[in-house]
Amino acid sequence: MTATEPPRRPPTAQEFVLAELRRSIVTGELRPGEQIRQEALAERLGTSRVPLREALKILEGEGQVAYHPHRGYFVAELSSADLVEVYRIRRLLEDEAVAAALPLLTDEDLAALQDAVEAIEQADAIADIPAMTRANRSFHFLLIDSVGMPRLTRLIRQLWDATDAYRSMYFVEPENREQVRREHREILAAVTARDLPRTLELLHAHQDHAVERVSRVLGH
Amino acid sequence: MTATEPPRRPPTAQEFVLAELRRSIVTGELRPGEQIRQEALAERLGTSRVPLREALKILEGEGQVAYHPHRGYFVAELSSADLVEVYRIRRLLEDEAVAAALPLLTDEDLAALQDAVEAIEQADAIADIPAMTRANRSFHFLLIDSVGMPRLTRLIRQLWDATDAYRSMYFVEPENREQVRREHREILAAVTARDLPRTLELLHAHQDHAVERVSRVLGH
DNA sequence: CATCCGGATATTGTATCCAATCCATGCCCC
DNA sequence: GGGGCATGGATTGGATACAATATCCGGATG
Repeated sequence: MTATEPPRRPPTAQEFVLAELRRSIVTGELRPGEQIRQEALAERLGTSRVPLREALKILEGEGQVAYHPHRGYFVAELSSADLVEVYRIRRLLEDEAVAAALPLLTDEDLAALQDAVEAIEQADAIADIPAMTRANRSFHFLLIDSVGMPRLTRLIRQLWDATDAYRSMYFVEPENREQVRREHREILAAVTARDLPRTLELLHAHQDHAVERVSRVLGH
Repeated sequence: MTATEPPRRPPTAQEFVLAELRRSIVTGELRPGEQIRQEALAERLGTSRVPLREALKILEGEGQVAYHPHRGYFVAELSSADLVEVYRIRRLLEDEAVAAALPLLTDEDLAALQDAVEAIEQADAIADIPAMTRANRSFHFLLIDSVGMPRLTRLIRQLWDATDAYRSMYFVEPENREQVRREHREILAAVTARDLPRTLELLHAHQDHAVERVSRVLGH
């Protein structure tokens, strides 16, 4: 779980809108570079523009959307250079997080990781891209959540969000899913053995492959 | 300068409000933990609540304020553990940025750093805390801006923002200002010599001292 | 033929009003 | 006297109406 306490309260309109926006961006329903038409989108979501705008402001603060005053909000777009930068920063932060987390993982954590790997394989089997994206995230965040550094986790999450749309794109191809699936099994083995150097080595290869694949997507 | 192009257009109300909020948080005018009363604050700023709320949403996305639905916004508060975490992440990111930037610094950059150091000393001389805070930031960001990694710079800026209020507090004491002033001179010398190990060593010491001082402030 | 200048139109930005929720106070009941 | 509950006031959340700004297009002008 990602440090969100379960709100027993009915969600506010703006919470709903924010979740919906995130989903739309991740799935590529709202495409990178696309302008967000407030009135049309608000109507489609069944609210007024006010909650929509406030949700957009959060995403602006997180860098998920670009804002041009008096012109509007645009889904953030990644250049190749941006992509390389995102992964470079991710490596810095995730290495630290994993190194700190590895000795702290409990048996329950390992079991949860095992479950996540199986979820990935199931999603792969039925070619359910969104489920695959979710399970993939879930695996990697389980790995680092236990370190108890909420800000670090938050930053890493922001970086993931920035590339999720592209990740969804390459999950479409079965051979990419197959590779991701295999790599997670290997990472899990290294983690279970508490072998930090090996874990990092595998994670780095995992990331490098992701950069390659996304680069291909970016180059059409 | 932190990559903000000069907007030739009259600022919108919400841009003004956002800048004002940031300033108030940095200077401690709005104190950590304090609830932000929207109506009163909006009136004081001469706008309606709408631009204020949108500005608050950005700060929420950046983690500068905490939001509790139906209860309000509160200026973010740092525990000792948070403080240590922030500096730990900063070190990761800034080391990378400085290492990448050091070989790229131009003579103009070095001159600008020189100017920043002098601005720090002037601010110290007349005990102008906000100016000192600004000059301090300016020095450190000049050091990393030239690396041309906008996302990295952005993340580092967020981390700085999180602790600016506390930094302002310890700048009140002359001996702290004196130490900061001296350390910047030393860092500048190492940077000018393009001596990366020495630069990092000095920066680490600089950060460690900051953690110590802020910890004292936190412990009242 | 290219360029510059309005003005119409679409879209965003802000103010105001009302509804929903929370919190404190005081009452009643146990 | 203490704890639960209703009620009033304060505060936030959301909808609507209006103002400000940008964009697009047609026409005048060099």
